[in-house]
Amino acid sequence: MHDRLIEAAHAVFAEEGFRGATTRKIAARAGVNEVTLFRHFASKEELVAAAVDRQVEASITMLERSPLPAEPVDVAGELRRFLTATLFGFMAAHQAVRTSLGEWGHRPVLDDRLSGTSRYVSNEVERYLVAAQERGLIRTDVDHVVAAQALLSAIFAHGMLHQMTPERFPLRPEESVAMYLKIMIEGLGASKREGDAG
Amino acid sequence: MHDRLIEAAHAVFAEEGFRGATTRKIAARAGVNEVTLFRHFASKEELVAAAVDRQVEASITMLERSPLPAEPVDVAGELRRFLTATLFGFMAAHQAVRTSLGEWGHRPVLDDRLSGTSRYVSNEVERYLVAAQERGLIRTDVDHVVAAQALLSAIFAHGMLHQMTPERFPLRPEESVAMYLKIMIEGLGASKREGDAG
DNA sequence: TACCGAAGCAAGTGCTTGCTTGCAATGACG
DNA sequence: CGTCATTGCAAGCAAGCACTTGCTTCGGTA
Repeated sequence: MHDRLIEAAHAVFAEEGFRGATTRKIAARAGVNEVTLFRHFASKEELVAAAVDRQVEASITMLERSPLPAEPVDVAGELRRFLTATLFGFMAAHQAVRTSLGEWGHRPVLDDRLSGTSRYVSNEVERYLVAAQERGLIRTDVDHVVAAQALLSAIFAHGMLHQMTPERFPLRPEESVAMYLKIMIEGLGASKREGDAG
Repeated sequence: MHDRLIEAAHAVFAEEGFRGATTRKIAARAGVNEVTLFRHFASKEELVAAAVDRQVEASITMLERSPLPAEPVDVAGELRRFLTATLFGFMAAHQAVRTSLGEWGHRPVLDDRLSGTSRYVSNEVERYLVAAQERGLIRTDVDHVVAAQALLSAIFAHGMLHQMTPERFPLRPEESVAMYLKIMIEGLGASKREGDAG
């Protein structure tokens, strides 16, 4: 029951936001009487907070299964695997992510929880880029925070927008990640590069 | 009065979303009696739609002042100017953008209007990149839609997130744009590149 | 002065919201 | 069999919501 309510709360919150996630809708989705909801959670806010917590934990657990290595070796390959997993996570939760962004700042209790996944991902990528710079695998005259931001922006935007404007995302997710990485590792410039056709 | 209401509606909608933007709040923000609101607009939805329209028109007008040229010459410089203007626009409207994303799909009447600005920006960059490819200024083995997406993702994410997690955005906006462009035009890779220190 | 459109004000309608209360039904466990 | 915790159900409460109605007030124009 507890779990059914949390899952229902997460689903409805993702679709409709905090205000739109009425206790009646959540109870109905859980197949439970509305009163039962209040017997398990003191308030709607407490229930939604629990739902967000559960979701963040789940997605971080998921990401930890394809982690970035402590010592970078194959930068392109390792980033590709990690960012692909991240993208799939984002795409699965795109509605929840968009809703959360729209609600960020409204309910301070939720703000910290909501940013949990993105904090984890950013930290991982930043740490990895620093290690790659120390090993001389990537250029050192670009701040690692900015570089991480550039990489993750593409994943983030793709995950959030692919359903809203599919025509802007012609490739499959894995292909997209590969292309974003190609752009950001090799660069878009055509001039003075070996192995170019043009 | 009409204008005051539209401005108030936009402000409240950006802060609180459609559900949160109550007619009482909008009227109060406009310094007007609630009844007056309904004398000017048949419904709350009509008012918010008008407010969104006005906002989209304004931001496109703004962007048209620093357009991407029809014929690319200095790709880095021209993109930098355009994307900087775009970023400032995004940053100014970051709350409205986040709210709109969260609400996208809820009120079909608003969906098309809401995506107006991003549609304009994407089209511009895609057109420009095609022209740059035709002129041999950038590599041709990367799809222009994907490349445009990569470039705009950084701007988009920066504009949306800079206030939520400022520690991830250590540079000033213009500097950030320059760095994102440096990464995406030159690449992050350290190997086999002339002019590198490392 | 007479008039008219735009605005304010007070009140209210019907609906939804989060949350509560009281009581009956169920089922597991001693 | 008795007990006790869990759930359902019916009803309701106070507050907030979009929107309406009826009437007054006021400034500009004829």
